[in-house]
Amino acid sequence: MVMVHPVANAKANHVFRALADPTRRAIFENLSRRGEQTVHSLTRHAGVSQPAVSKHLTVLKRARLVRHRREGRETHYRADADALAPMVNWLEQYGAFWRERFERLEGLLERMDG
Amino acid sequence: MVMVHPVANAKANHVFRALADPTRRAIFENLSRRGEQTVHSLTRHAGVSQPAVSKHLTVLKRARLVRHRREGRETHYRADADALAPMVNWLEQYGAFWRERFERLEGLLERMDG
DNA sequence: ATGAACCATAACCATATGGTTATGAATTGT
DNA sequence: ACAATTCATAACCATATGGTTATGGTTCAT
Repeated sequence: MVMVHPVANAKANHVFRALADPTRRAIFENLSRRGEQTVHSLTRHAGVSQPAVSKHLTVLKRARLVRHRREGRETHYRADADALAPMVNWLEQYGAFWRERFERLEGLLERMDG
Repeated sequence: MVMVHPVANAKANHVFRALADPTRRAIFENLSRRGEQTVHSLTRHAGVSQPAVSKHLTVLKRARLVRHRREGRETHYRADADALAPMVNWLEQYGAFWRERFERLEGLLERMDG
């Protein structure tokens, strides 16, 4: 059990900020549900212009929430759920009710596989 | 297992927005760790002015992340971790890696007390 | 070769955001 | 009664944010 000092955690900050915007969250949700997509495809469902989508993707990229892959003239983006870890860790620390539930299960697992 | 349409979830929106700011997150962390506190007490650890703290508390209040109780001239605030549920639910849906971990533990619990 | 498609960036704009100081209302202490 | 404490709100300000249109560089199709 690692104890994290409440001092500004840069990684967590990026993730929290990135997911604060509903349009950005929708883009991430889209990538999570329907898998890898081009900017063009994302734009069609985003409700905002292509440059806006590109900028949102840049923010998600800085938070490591998405990765990209160039293929010819199109860029394919995919969600990287592992980058949610800082947010999950934060909830583990400060979400008391939820933490209890989690730790109860955690302890149970440990007792199981010895 | 409830399926939530990705349409703007107002509750989740408030929670995500409220926790996006590091100062606000620090205030919530403070309340979670040290329990109920007055605005004055919170201000001493916040690094910003008292009015700034009050405004942050208003935002947290709208997200239901804190509750308050007037007692004479001071207002006592406390964290309400249950309000984190929308964020946890969102992670359950879109945090693939984490979801697996969670469901594995969830299933284990069911088999135990089943 | 030329035009269309795809994407990122630049330039710009309106509004939101997070901070400040000033102030006032209510409560407490002297 | 009067001064001090606590808190919220008002007024204000600088900057961040999220959107737009314009543009240019690649890549693909014809």
